[in-house]
Amino acid sequence: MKIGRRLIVEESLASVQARRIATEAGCAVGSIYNVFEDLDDLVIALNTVTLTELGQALTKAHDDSRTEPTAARLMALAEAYFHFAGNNRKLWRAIFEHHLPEGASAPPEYRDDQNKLFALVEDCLVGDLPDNVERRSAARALFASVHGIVSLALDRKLGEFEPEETHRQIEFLVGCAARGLSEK
Amino acid sequence: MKIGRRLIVEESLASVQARRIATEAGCAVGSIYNVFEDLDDLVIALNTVTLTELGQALTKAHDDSRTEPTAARLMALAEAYFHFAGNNRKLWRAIFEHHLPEGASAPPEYRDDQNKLFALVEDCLVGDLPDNVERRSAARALFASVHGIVSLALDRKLGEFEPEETHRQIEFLVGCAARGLSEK
DNA sequence: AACATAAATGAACAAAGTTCATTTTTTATG
DNA sequence: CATAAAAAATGAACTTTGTTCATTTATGTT
Repeated sequence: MKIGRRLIVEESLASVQARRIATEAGCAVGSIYNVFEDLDDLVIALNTVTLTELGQALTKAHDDSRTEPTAARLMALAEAYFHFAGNNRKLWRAIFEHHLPEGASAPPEYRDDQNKLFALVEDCLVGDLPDNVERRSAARALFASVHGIVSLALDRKLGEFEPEETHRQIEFLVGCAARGLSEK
Repeated sequence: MKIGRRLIVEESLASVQARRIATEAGCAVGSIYNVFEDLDDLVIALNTVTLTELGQALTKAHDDSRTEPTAARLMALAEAYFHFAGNNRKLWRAIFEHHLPEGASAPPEYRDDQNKLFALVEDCLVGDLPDNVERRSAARALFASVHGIVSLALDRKLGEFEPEETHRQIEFLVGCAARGLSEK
């Protein structure tokens, strides 16, 4: 039984339904429940793959920019995030569209992947924010900010989605932040 | 038939189900479909109320800060947003948890409410960014950034939710942005 | 009162998640 | 290889939820 993300890519998270996944995988509905606790569990497994890929993309941007100044590095990460989201829209959307029921929380593996992303931003800030606590906080703030811009843009909550416009917004934000940072 | 947001407030968007709404409103299931196209339509109606309330809270912050410098005004708006989200968690979450199916788009009334929020931020930037296009873009970027921070924080995607920490992140971001803005 | 129109109703259907007794396949043992 | 035990796969059946619509009830008009 091989579970793929085709249904998310070609349709959306809403298409990840027990019977369709089963057909797709060439097995019976019940088999899914032998492997996964429930559909939430399966969706998390699929999203973990995407999260890992996102991590790889950001890691590349992080590594490739290692000799550049902070502002450029932050911009490289933000751009990489935006491009990944834009090129893998449905997959990326699935990550944030999926909500665990009330009490439940994601497995450690999933959280680790998340924290790796933050760590990349943190690393770019080592020179500017020597204090660990402060750096940790700032990195998360920056990550969340860029995420917010990309997220609302792709959801078309900021108007029609225009990559150029979103790019400008990211540049504006990261630019301001970098400038604000250097004169702290 | 009176549809309220009690189910969202006390439980979550997931509890907005045809039969429960009907019981709540003291009517038959079918009656809901005489008033609303479908449940999406009903959810949008409920979210519009919340969006209006959010608009009122931000408008107050905007008006109360009218004599202050840009940085303080942006901070006042961001704080108001954070407080509203924190004090109306389920209602606020419902706004962003709800996704229309593929092609569908929200009614004009809903979009107007959204645009009113952006307009408040834009207004704070009139002095610093005289260019209309640039100002429009920057306002949306800032709004989305603060939204991103609040959103991931309340979703506990940045670690455990600690209001103090989120507050610091907002201060960091808006502080950087304001500083970066003034020396443009 | 008689009729027409509008509103409300809830049984019935469809779609989707989940369960689990049964069947099939695999592995282990003599 | 035969046989039994264990593991994996199966899909019919059940549950829950959105939605429809023929029927009933309420309201307004002449």
